[in-house]
Amino acid sequence: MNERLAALKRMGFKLTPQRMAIVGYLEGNESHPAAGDIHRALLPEYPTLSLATVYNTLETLVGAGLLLELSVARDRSNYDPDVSSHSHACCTRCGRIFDVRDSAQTADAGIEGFRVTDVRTVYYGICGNCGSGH
Amino acid sequence: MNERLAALKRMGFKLTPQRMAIVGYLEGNESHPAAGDIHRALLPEYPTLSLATVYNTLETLVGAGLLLELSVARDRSNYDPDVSSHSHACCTRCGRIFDVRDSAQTADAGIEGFRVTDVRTVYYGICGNCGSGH
DNA sequence: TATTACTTTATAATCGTTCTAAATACGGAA
DNA sequence: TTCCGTATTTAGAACGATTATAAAGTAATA
Repeated sequence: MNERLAALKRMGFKLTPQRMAIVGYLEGNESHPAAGDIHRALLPEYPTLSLATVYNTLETLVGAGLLLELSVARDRSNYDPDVSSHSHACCTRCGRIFDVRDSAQTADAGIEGFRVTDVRTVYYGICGNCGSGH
Repeated sequence: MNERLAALKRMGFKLTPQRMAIVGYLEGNESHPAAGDIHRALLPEYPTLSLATVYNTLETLVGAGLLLELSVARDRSNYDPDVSSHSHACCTRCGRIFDVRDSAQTADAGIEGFRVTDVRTVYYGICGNCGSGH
């Protein structure tokens, strides 16, 4: 069984078909989908899958530390099944999000009393696809 | 006259009372307000100020390079009149956003063909106020 | 002061996300 | 197996931030 599903089960969550489908869709997915993308992708095979279920499952996975929620786009959350430490690059023209493997970051904001739990860096710019051609 | 207003005028924008009020509110403001905060703050003095005008003005200022739009919170944009290079720390408990003066970042995402225009780093964690006494 | 293009306004529309209450079904126990 | 309790799913409504619309208003120039 999938490692993420095993972890969910271990934590006492029920393995419903919807959860298995969503986890399966995320597994190895490097497209950084938003909730709507996941729902749209699974709807053909699961016609009654509710958007609320997608949101619930994503929240469960994030809470379990099995999924990252990204605040990269202005208007929606994107999700990344790769929970290892890395950054992201976002094309401001097409909106695509790329993984960036960079060196570890300082975990100190230099603010008195502020305890850092997570550091997120985003490189905004124009991707190769959008930039070529002028 | 305020430097930001002068810049707006220089670019051919009209100096309306609404724009002057919004720019005035932002001047030196380190609270990183959202559009609704700005609207709420100015409403007593400008009872007919429309939320749409706030959004329009913020868009104008961002486009003119006189204001930064932050994607720090999950559900809204926050604005920072300090357009110099710096980062932000966000308390995941109270939502407050702090300025972080850190060293310059690499402007290279290491992705073939990706031209970086902006690098944004956010430190998430618990601020001194929320963490004391946990 | 007259003109005109730019702005503002109120309101509706849109979109992502969250909430609700009822129906459903997983998974342990009998 | 079947039963049961409870976690989960569902459809739809509700919500909040943002954007679009179209009419009314006004800054800036001549």
